[in-house]
Amino acid sequence: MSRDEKKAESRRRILESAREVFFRDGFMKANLDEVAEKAGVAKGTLYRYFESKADLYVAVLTRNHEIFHDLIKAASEQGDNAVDRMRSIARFYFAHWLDHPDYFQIFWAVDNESVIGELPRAVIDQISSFWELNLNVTHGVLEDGVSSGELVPCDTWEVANVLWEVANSLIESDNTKARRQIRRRPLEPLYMHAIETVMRGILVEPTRIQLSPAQPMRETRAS
Amino acid sequence: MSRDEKKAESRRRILESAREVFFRDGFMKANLDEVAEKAGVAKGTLYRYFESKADLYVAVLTRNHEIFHDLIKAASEQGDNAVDRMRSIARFYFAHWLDHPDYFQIFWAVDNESVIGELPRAVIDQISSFWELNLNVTHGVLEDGVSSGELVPCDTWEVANVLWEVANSLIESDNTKARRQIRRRPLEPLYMHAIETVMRGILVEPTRIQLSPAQPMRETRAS
Amino acid sequence: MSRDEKKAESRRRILESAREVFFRDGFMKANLDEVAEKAGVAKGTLYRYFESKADLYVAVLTRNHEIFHDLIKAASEQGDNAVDRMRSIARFYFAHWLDHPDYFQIFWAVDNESVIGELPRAVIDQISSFWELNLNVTHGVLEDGVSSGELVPCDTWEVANVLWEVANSLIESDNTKARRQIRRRPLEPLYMHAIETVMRGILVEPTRIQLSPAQPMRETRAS
Amino acid sequence: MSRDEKKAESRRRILESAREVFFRDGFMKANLDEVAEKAGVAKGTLYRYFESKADLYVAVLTRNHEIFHDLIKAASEQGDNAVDRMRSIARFYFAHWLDHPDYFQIFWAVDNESVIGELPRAVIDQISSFWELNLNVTHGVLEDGVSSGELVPCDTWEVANVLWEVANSLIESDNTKARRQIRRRPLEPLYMHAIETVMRGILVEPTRIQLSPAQPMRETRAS
DNA sequence: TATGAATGAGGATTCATTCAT
DNA sequence: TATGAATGAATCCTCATTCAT
Repeated sequence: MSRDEKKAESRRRILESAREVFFRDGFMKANLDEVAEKAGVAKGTLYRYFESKADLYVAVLTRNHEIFHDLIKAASEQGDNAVDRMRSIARFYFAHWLDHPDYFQIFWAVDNESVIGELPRAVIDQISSFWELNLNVTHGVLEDGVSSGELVPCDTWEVANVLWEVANSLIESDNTKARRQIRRRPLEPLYMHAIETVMRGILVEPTRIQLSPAQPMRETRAS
Repeated sequence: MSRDEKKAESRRRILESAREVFFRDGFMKANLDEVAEKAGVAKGTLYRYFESKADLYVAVLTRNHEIFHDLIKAASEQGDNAVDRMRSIARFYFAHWLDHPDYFQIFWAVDNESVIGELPRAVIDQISSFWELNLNVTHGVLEDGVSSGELVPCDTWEVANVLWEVANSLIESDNTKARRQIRRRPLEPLYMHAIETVMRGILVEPTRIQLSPAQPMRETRAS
Repeated sequence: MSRDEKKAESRRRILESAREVFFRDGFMKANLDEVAEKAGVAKGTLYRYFESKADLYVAVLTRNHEIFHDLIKAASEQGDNAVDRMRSIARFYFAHWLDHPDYFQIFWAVDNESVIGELPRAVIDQISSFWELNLNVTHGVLEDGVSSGELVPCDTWEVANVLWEVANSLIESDNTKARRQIRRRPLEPLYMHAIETVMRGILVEPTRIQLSPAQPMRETRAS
Repeated sequence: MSRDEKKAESRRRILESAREVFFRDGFMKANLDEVAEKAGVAKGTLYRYFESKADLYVAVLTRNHEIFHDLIKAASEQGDNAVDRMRSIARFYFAHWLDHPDYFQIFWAVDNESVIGELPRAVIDQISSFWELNLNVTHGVLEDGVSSGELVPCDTWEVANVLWEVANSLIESDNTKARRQIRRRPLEPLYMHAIETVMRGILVEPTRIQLSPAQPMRETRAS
């Protein structure tokens, strides 16, 4: 392996273990000793690749956002009408969460962590620009739907926001309850029906979407 | 002032300053030195009232939850039909947030903080029971609406969940953006329209609710 | 109950609970909150009776020493010759330990605790004077034995010291092992034979004392 | 100096200063700030070498026990008969105490300190195993003496215990008195005669050992 | 470039003692 | 006289960051 390859490999392994640890413990509680150990490098080496704990955190976040964006973009193009394209986005998003729950964990964490105040302005802007990119995708789908007469004229930015917030907060909430071992409703139907409900609210012909009937409270317990 | 009054006063002031500090810094970063100083008591005094940092945190959370619940309950009874009662809840909730934004901050914080893992089981159960109480109120309104034929038959627990998640996540998200000084859309219309959109999605006669037309992007900057 | 009686009662109860706590935890670790609680008085009340933690500790020690001395003195007078009188002392001492192990604990503790450096000179002198009083009793018995020709001429002060040290260290050592749950030999025969062995060493006619033969190692486990 | 040498040097210096401080103040009162300062390292450095205050304490104890055992073992092999070999052990033990009084201090301290309850079981077992090793040496000498007909048949384990306790408690007691500046008898003759007295008590021909006559009370004052 | 030993500021918690009621 | 709330110094331990090797 060449020197450059070795360096890239080290960087990759550091990011990988940082993701694990930040995911599990959050920014404040995460311990760089453990990150270094998991990555198989010395603690000092971390500082050759990242300027500080915050910098490393941001790098992890950035990588996640990039992965997300590409995925969402692709999903948004599958389907012949707004409702189907939105379902596609929702399904991909959900599937990705199932595969990589920790990506999401960190993804949200940044909103709540108290580090924020200490991150450089540029970093914050970068993070929020990622959010906006994703929002743009959803917005585009809605806008197309309104243009084609499938959706009622409405504030598509607002609805895009609502859809994002619903999706994220349902998953996040389920996540939290699982971690805390609190009883909770099965996530997948809850999540998909939430999207359907909102979409039904802006359809010109709401009857196109049949909402599911009341279900008995099938609870789920954390594994 | 009698001794007992002084004691109650001390406790109140400690809770008050703890709320401020936990709100601003989160559990991990919050510094008990500062809490004591703001409360005008000695550091050791904190430990006469609360067994530990975590215990103090829980006390703050509990107080907030109690306040919330009473408010929501009252609001849910104002209005003649499900849509109006839901609007009432939403409005009260929003108004309360305007008055006491820090209450909400902490309210949500518990979902993300890494303390959770270290809190005793009983405390976690207590906190989630508060959430369930609030959810029950919303669920009751929806159930009434379905019974009266105003709403389509649907899984009212799911919809109640969705409404809660939407409301909370919009406010929380706005909050976060404000703190980070990220440009954002005006919260109030976004928030109310989100509720309307979801309600419209389960109305037997969707046309009863007119969604707002597209708005130019009036941005807001954090004060 | 008169006011004076009440005061005496309080003092007694404080000393009692202090003894328990100091016994169990040692001076440094002992907690005056617990002492007050066990005594059924307020923490501040302790300071009406004793000037400081150290002062209270000394009061407990003093009371124990007094009790010991009276006992030893009486025991030393039972028996017709030096060997029997010494056996009597040893037996009483041992019996008293069985009844009041915590008295002994504190009794010895003062030799090892790190408080010493902080106790006032007068207090230290007082404590050591108690030891000397006890030593005097033993010495008196030996001196009588030498005078009567029962014991060989020897340095009776030295032998008295040795006897005391043997007795105390065997009991203390057993005590420690019990607390630590370390296997140990049965104390009583070990203790009595030790006294016999030393006495045999200064007898004019050593054959008067038959030493016990080797015993199988009957171990004892802490209860 | 290489990095490894420096590391060893740091460890050595920490142990050294820890010994001093633990000796002087006991476990509870000992202050790690001072240990670090005396060792010329930062406070945090202590924790690179030892996991906790207790761990450091145990390390000091362990090192002392090792040193003792090797010494005692060697001494027990010098001499042609049981009495002489026992004198050899006693003399070496005493000499070592003169050279390294603080080793002994800590050596005994562990029996009285209240830390014990908090030390892990394995550590306690290790510490007591050291005691047993030393006891074995003494026992071996006595057993040889009985076999050769030099000593009367007796419970050699008991006598070994007594000899150890006598030796230790005399030294410890002298130590304590010195620290407290209490007048005391010269230790060396007291100590050696105590051993002689006990040995005389188990000799087949007691007259082989002449006990010293009464001495005027030559007192010693702490330096 | 990588290492890992050293750093030292920072923070939670304890508890003997004081003093206003 | 008794109380018990308040105090705040004391201290163990953590961990992000630095820098000599």
